[in-house]
Order: sequence, then C-alpha cells, then structure tokens
Amino acid sequence: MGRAPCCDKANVKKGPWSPEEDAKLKAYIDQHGTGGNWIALPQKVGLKRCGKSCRLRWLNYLRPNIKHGGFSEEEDNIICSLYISIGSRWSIIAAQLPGRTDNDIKNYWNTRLKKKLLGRRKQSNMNNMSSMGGETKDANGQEDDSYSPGLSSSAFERLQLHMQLQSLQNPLSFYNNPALWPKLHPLHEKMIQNLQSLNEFPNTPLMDHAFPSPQPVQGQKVGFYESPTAAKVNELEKSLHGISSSDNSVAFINENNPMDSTHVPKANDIEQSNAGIQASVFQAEIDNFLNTKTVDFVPREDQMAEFDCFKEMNVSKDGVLWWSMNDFDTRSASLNSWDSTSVLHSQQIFQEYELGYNL
DNA sequence: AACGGGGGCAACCGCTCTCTC
DNA sequence: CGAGAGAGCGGTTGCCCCCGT
Repeated sequence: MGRAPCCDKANVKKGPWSPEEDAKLKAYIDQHGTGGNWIALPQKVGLKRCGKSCRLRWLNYLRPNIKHGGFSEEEDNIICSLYISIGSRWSIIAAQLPGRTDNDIKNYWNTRLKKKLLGRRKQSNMNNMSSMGGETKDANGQEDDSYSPGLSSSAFERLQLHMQLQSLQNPLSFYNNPALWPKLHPLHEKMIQNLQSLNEFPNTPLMDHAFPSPQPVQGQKVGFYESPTAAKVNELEKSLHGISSSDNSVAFINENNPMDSTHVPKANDIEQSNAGIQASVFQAEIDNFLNTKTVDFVPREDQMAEFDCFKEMNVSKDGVLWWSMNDFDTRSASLNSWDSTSVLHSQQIFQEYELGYNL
C-alpha cells in the first residue's frame, strides 16, 4: 500500500501568489516549520495550494536570506565555471551561492548570462567563419546557409565552446582534436589500443588524469552525477569487470549541501570499479564516436541536434564524465570536496577559456 | 497615446529517485 | 518486494513590464 492521496488537484489555486498567501505560509513555517511534509502543509496553513507549489514558493521566495537579482561579477564567474563543469545542475550551482536559488540562477543564466557570453563571442566566431571561407558546407558538400547569424550560429558557437572546454579538460576526448575527426578508423584503432593498454596498465598517469578516481572522505556523504551513457557504461562495466557502477556516475562531495549527496558508495566499490569505469567510459567514448557521422564532419544544424553537447551546452550530459577531469581529481576529492576550491579551479579554466576566445 | 515585440521572472509541468507502507 | 506517494530537479510556459515605433 502507498501513502495517502496527494492534494486535491481540482481544488487547488494556481498562478501568482498573493501577499496574503505569502504571509500565511511564512507565518506558519516560521512558527511550526515545514513538518517534513509539504503535501500536508497547505491544509494546515489554510491555503488552497498544492504542496509542491508551497514548497517552491518557500524555497524560491519566502525563505530567509534569499537574494534576488544583483548578481555580482564573482557570482557570474562561479555560475559560468560551474555550468561549464557540470552543466545545468542548477541546484548544485545554487548550493555554491548562498542566498541564491536554483530557479533564480537558471533564469539568470537563460535570460542574461548565456546571452552575455555567447554574444561576446559572436564576433570572434564570425571572424573565424570568414577566415574559413565564410561559408559552410554540409556533409554532402553542399552549401549550407544555416550558419548565417542566428540560432544555428549560436549552436555552432556552443559547439566550439564545448570543444574548446573539452580540450582544456580532457586532451584524450575524441572531439578535442578536429584533425582526428575524418580519420575514423585509425583513431578507432588507437582508442582500442589505448583501451587495451588501459586494461594492461589501468593506472597510468595519463589515464589517471583523464579519468580521475574520486575517493570518498570518511564521514562525508558522497553523491553522484549521472552520466548519459549510463546504461551503456554500466553494461560495459559489468561485462568487463563484473562490477556495476550502479549510478553510472562520478562521485562528488558537497559539504555545503548534504541534501545533494544522496548516495554513499562503499570505498571498496569505487576502488574496484575505478579501472572498470575508466575502461568502459573509454569504450563508451569509442561507441559515441562510431555512432557519430564523422567523415568530412561539418555538422549541419540537424546533426547538431543529435549531439548532446549542443543541447544548451549541457556538458554534463555528454556521457564522458569529462566535467570531473580537472575539477574533481583525487586530491581535491579527498582534501577539498566540492567546495570553493574546485570552483576556483573551474574559474581558472573559465579564465583560460575566456582568453582563448577573447571574451 | 497606442500598440507590438521582446525580455525577465515566477510558477507550473513532468520526470526521476527515494521513501514509506 | 512491489506499489504508490513524496521530494527534488530541470525544462518550459505564461504573464507582466518595458521599450521602441
């Protein structure tokens, strides 16, 4: 049997909150707390609202010490660098910015920061395009005017941004080196060779750099980021080592917000599965590469749509776990956790990126 | 002054994971 | 152990305001 039914959705109010409703909710929570049950809360407060709506209103607006607007340059940098590192994990990003909510940051990014970044890069990319001949061709060699300024050029910019960032963080990643793209089979062979050598020497420094193995700190919870190649990695890992990285993820530790840390892996599991993860991630990368149209690869807009990395630069969804390459090496995992140090590290990456693109 | 378009933001929706029964 | 509710999250929507014409 499950729990009692949720709120009566036919009888709940929607839309903007009135000051009276705000006052009621705030007064009640100030006095009684949330009681750990948002669904039951509206009834107790006397509001005709869904529990989820109350929760959202409290967290995003009524909660004490909430800051709205007026993002500082430092906050901009943190948001950018974290977005670059982990993608649109707004709750995690918000955890690094006291007083900021995920919704606020998300809105800020979508409405301003993204435009600011991409807008400033537009000119330099236009210059690049013109230096490349000014025109693009699709995979069939036909001229493609979809790169005219607008959405597609923005998508192309994001591809460049993504690739540039990947090259900063993971020199092994296949799309880090455009020169390799047409050479599908040799690279594939090379990757297989690397994979084989990885199995032979699973802890070479090179691979350690590319696929660091975060270690949990005793007494601290460790959470996971999902990988889009989740099923694939897990499957590969099972077949390679008989171990399941059940979360298909990379561990991180969030001291500031333990609520984000939902999974406590056994240190042993991580250690044992580390080599397996490395190998299978590498295998997943090969698969990814093989599944991508790469001969004379000049992505059209529809091809871009197939690339996860074009989806709003959501780099964490690329499945290669690349965000962790620098931000979360073993040392920072054990000493610094997912704290301001790693943020600063990300900021450094971001600054390098800025330099590279004349931001 | 009126109108239309665009931007910003609050709130909703839908999904996934966790928890409880 | 399975079903279903709760919690949390990211994406999307819709309203409101501002600005340009």
